Order: sequence, then structure tokens, then C-alpha cells
Amino acid sequence: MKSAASGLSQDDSQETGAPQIRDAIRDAIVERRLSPGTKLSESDVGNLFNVSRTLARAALQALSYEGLVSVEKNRGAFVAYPSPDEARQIFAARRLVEPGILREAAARITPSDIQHLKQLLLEEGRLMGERGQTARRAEIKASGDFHLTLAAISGNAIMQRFMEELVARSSLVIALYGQSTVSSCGHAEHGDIIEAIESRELDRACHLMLHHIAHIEADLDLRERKSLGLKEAFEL
Amino acid sequence: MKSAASGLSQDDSQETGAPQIRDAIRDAIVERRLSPGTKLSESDVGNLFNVSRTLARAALQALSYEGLVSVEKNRGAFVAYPSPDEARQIFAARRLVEPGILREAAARITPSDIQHLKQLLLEEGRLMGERGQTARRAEIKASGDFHLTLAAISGNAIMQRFMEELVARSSLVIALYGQSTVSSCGHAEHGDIIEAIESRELDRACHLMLHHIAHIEADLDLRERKSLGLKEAFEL
DNA sequence: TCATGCATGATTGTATACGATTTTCTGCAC
DNA sequence: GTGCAGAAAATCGTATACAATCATGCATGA
Repeated sequence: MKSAASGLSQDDSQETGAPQIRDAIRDAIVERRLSPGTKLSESDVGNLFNVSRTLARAALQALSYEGLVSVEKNRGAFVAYPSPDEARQIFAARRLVEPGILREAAARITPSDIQHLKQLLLEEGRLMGERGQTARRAEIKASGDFHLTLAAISGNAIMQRFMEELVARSSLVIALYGQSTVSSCGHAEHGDIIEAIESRELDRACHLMLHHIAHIEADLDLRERKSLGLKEAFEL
Repeated sequence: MKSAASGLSQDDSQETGAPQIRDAIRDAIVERRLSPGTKLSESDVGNLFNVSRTLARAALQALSYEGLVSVEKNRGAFVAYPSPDEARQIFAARRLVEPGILREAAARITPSDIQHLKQLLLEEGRLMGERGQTARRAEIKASGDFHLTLAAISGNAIMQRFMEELVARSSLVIALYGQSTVSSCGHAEHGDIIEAIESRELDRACHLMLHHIAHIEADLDLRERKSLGLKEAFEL
């Protein structure tokens, strides 16, 4: 049987052209290899990926639609530097939509979906134990995947896409303003939410979700971080 | 005092380049001058607006991000032809987010905002009385503006943008599947919602909003309509 | 010394050119 | 007349070229 969450597994491996560049830069942003404010020159991006400025520009344009990159006319593209107010709006949006997504997902969830969620939870826990930058980045990604998987299970492609944008921008905000080690408490909360869903305690699950988002937001602090540089971030 | 709804008034008049083309095509789609399935060739769009394919392509790309245009690799761009399932997802998304937006808006609403909403209501009623294509199109637009204004009042730019996308796509769906004359009952419902907000009956306002959306959706005939697609009509 | 203006370089904005893919047309065989 | 193969046309994908705009630094003068 085909799980509803299978929508997450896209064939990203064989894609080419602008989408590939877009995804590569997005990953770099979400995983903090590129810091907010970093300039993304069209020429540099094109040279890095061995394509023309045309494709580089298309990729940057796409990322600007997702709110991860801000393009300023005649000045260039920069990794988005969300203001504290933007950060609040992002989390307000998540508080607004995630309970609803949770309810939809709970109504359609299958045993294999629950299995998938628990798998993610284990992975998350494993990464939490490790040290270092890479583990930290993977942890951010895993934490986001929990929410994205719920959106996928909900079966609404539109809400799923919206959540992808919100989660990505959240990562950017956490990278900018997060003070403690990301969502260390989030892991346990994810487990609680799954548990509540499994036992059909919908109201409690929504309540937990709202608290979870509030906890992430409460961990934010307004502090500036400096950039890495485009080349270093992509050196293989 | 500056109303929260002032975010709606953007300087669309002086914009140039791809954004102008994008907005022009979007208006044409939302106002039903362009029918779903219509091919939007890059060359044709470029010639129409006296720009190169580069800008035409950028505009079409932007519209594809909004879900109003679907681009098929090596085949071209077409006005989106939302499937019945997509239509349901769009309205499911609206049911999911609009009550939350309504609550946010109610918490921040000012007397001048209420004035603005009532103004929209009057305009809507005026258009309802008229006959003809143009009045019908304007009515769709005015009906959408009510929801967009609420989103603007909520003060969350992210939700506002999302609502803009949902409303635009809703217009597309209504154009495709709507059977009666749009939201003739919607006008009264808009008034009821404003009234409920004004008297601080939040729960009732949300309830009305959900019913309102359900009514619009109930007016849809989610079966196939042969209004367009010359080829499909004769070749299938 | 500091402010101002201009020249120069770098970067983006837009258009055009060329190659790849798809679609359509044509013509021949059956 | 039907069906298929190959050519021709149209359209998209990508790269490159040129124009416009912005940033930088130096010269100049108060």
C-alpha cells in the first residue's frame, strides 16, 4: 500500500537546470552553509554551477518567490535576512495553519504513515546525540521533516507547498536568531504529538503542536551572525 | 491614522518589466478573459507586450509559482486548468486558513478598516445589480477583495500573500466549474461576517466564514466542462 | 582635511542567437 | 484510403551579447 507521505520523496537526483541550482542553494541556505545577507551574484552562481547567468538568475528568482532570497533591483540577490517582525509572522502563520494540517492529517493517517513518522523521530534522536556542525544541520532538517511529513499526510498539496516554504524560512530564522541548540526540546514534543495522534486525542495533539511552535519561537533571540562566503559553502 | 488595510494599495501603476506582464496576465486570468487551458506562448506574450522572450518567460514562470499557469517542459505554458481535486484542495486550504486570518484580523481591526470593508460591500452590491460580462468579472474581483482585505488587516504579510494566491486560484476554479452566477448569496454573507466582527462575536464570524466558503464550493459543479480546449473538444 | 563630481569598473536588465525537443506536414508504400 | 517514416516548422532551453544602472575611487577645490 502506498503511503500518503510518499509525496515527500521526489526524484531530486536526476533533475537538471535551474531547479537543481535552486534546490542546491536552498539546501545551502536551510543548512546554514550560506548565511543571511550573503550576496548571491548571478555570475558567481553561474560559474559555481557551470551554467550561464540565465539559469542562475532563474534559480535566484525562484528562491525569491519562496522568501529565501531577496532580489533588489539593479543591486543583486542576497540570502534573505528576515527581520524580527518577519520572523514573528512566519511563526504566526505556522501557528495558524499547523493545527488545521494536523487535524486533516490525523483524519487520513495510516499505520504506515505513523511508522514513517516514528522513523523520523528516531533519526532525529540519533542526530541529537551527535556533535558538530553537520549533525546540527541535519537536526534542523530532520526537525523540519516532521512537520513536512504531517503536511504530506494531510493530502493537500497546496498546504504542503506552503508548509515547505514556512519550514524553510523557519530554518533561516532559527539560524539567525536561535540561541540554544535548536529544537532540543522539540524532539520530545514531536514524540508527544505522534502519541496524541495515535491515540486519537486530536485536541491534545493540536494543543501540543501549538506549544511546540511557541517553544521554538521562544528560543529565538535577536542577534547577528556573520556570513561564510559563497565559495566555501559549496567547496566539495 | 494609517489603516492596516493600506497594504493593499501597491503602486502597480509605474511598475515595468516582467512584473507588469505578470500582473496583466494574472488579471486577464482572474477576470476570465483568458480561459483555462489557453496556450501562452513565450513569443506571443513577448510580442503582445513588446518585450523579448526573456521577460515573457520570467512572467510566465512567476505565474506558474502562483499556480495560475502550468508550464510543461519543452511544450510551453498554459493557463492552469485545475482538476476537480485541485479545486477541492484550494477550498480546503481556504477553510483551513480563513478562520484563523479572521481571528487575527478581528484582533487588530480599526474603525477605518471596518469602513473600508463596508465600502467594498457596497461596491459589490452595486455590481451585483448590473448585467453583462464586465459586471460579472468585477463582481468576482470584488468578492475576492473582501477576503484579501481581511488578510491585509490581519497584518501578516505571509498569510496575505498566501490568500492572494488562494483567491486567484479560486477565481479560476469558479470560472471553470461555477454554475450559478458566482457568489450571489456570498454578498449577504460578507455583510453578516462584517457584522459579526463588528459586534465582537468572533466564533460566530468564523462559523459564518466557514459556511460562506462551503457555499461557494457547493455552487461548483465538479464535473467536466467543455467550455474550452478546441483540440480536446474535437480530438478526444 | 573633507566634500563633491566625474571617470571607471562591476553588476544587473534585456535582447538576440543558437541548439534541442516537440509537433506538424508531406510523401511514399501498402 | 490508411499508416508510417522522414523532413520541415514551430517552440522551448540555454548561452552569449549589449545596454543600463549602480558602486568605487581618485582628482579637484573649498
